[in-house]
Amino acid sequence: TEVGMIPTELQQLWKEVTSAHSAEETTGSNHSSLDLTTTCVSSSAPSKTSLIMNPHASTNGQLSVHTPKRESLSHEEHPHSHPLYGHGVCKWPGCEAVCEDFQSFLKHLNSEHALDDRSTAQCRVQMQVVQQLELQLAKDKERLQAMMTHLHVKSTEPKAAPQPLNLVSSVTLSKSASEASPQSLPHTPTTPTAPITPVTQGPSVITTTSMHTVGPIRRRYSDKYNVPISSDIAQNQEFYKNAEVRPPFTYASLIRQAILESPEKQLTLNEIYNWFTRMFAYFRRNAATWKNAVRHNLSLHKCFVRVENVKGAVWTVDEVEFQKRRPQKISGNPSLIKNMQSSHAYCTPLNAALQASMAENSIPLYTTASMGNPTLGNLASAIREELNGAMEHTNSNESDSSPGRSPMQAVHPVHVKEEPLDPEEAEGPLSLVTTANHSPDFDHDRDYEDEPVNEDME
DNA sequence: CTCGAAATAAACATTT
DNA sequence: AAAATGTTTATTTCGA
Repeated sequence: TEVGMIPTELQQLWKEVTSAHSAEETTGSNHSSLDLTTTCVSSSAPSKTSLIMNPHASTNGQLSVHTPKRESLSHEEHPHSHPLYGHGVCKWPGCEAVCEDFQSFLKHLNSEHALDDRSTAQCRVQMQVVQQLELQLAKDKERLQAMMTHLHVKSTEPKAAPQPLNLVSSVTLSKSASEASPQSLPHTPTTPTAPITPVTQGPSVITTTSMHTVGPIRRRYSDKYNVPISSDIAQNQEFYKNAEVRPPFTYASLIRQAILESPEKQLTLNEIYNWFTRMFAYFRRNAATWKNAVRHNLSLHKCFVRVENVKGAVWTVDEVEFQKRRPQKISGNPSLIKNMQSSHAYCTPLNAALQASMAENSIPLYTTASMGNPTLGNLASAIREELNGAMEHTNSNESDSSPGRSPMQAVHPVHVKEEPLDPEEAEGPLSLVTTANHSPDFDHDRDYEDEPVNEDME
């Protein structure tokens, strides 16, 4: 199997990464996505990112923010500032193992995150996470620029720009960024650069979804290109919430999740719609399409039961029925797991598989973020387990079908009260800031109506 | 290549 | 009457 060759492949990746780096530094090239990363990460520093409000320069994310040079050349010189180590814990995505001192951290790093299939996969995932974020950031910056232009703000006004910029970037990247490409740069394997992934030109990966056919396109979770990623559950939530990436779940799974997350385990059609738009940026477009799909799924699958209610009807889930059809189809997600081991997409689907399996098991896919993060540790380990399991018996059909497992209700009384909202408002990027800042106090149901797809050509 | 699952479309029925 | 909800059927795509 190709799994075996991963390590080699990884090294190759490093190679590409490094070379890309040098290339960029010498040519001062632009569209290098790395630029962005670096930039945002360091933007918090007082130094300064002269945000050029140049109408031309914007289109592609290459904000001319340039940090003069990459000083801090490596953690080697600063033994205690390893990018993957901070606040006494391992910053490896999804890890968070506690390491009292740097030594134990190194030990941990070498034992837990050695060059193996899993680490490789996680690494790729991280790369893609960064890419996605970069794209998102680029978009938002453009948007900001347009806003400022519109409001006649002087381009070079360092004041106005930095503010929102930092806000956004810090919020967005806070997690992944710090894990991915910390201040120290070069030869840090983690620093992603050029598209190392299957796809060739950088944005392409993302482009697939955000550029052309925005909104629901005929591609399912198996999609090898716009697969999302992130090895951290909490991170996923934010990720899907803000990136127009199709979630790796079927409509049925999503609907079920929406319903199960509700306090009463039941939702009206409209509430389901709202959940979709609230949780996934991807479903803020082409509403007619996916809503139709939702309705279609509701009445097609026996697992969804309509219950007449005083005021209309609500939908509920028949777990038995749901689990029933799981076996043949995704018992342990054979398909996804398969992917993971077969194609170059390797790690991405893996993550998808992980999530899918978790989702199908009632594990609140997204709770950590909305509720502090008490269970983060557990989840992290859970993830690792899942990962290991998936990797090992890549097919054992032990279908853990333990239906009612982990009640987990109380996630957050999604109290959805039909509140008329302004379609205009609430656009992706903004919600990003919002959701991140104003905690669990959920934004009521935003009604991201499908504004005629335009947003593309960016 | 065939087959089934899932996505997407769309016609049509029913309820609000 | 219009919009929202539900049902169904058909077609397409993709992975097994």
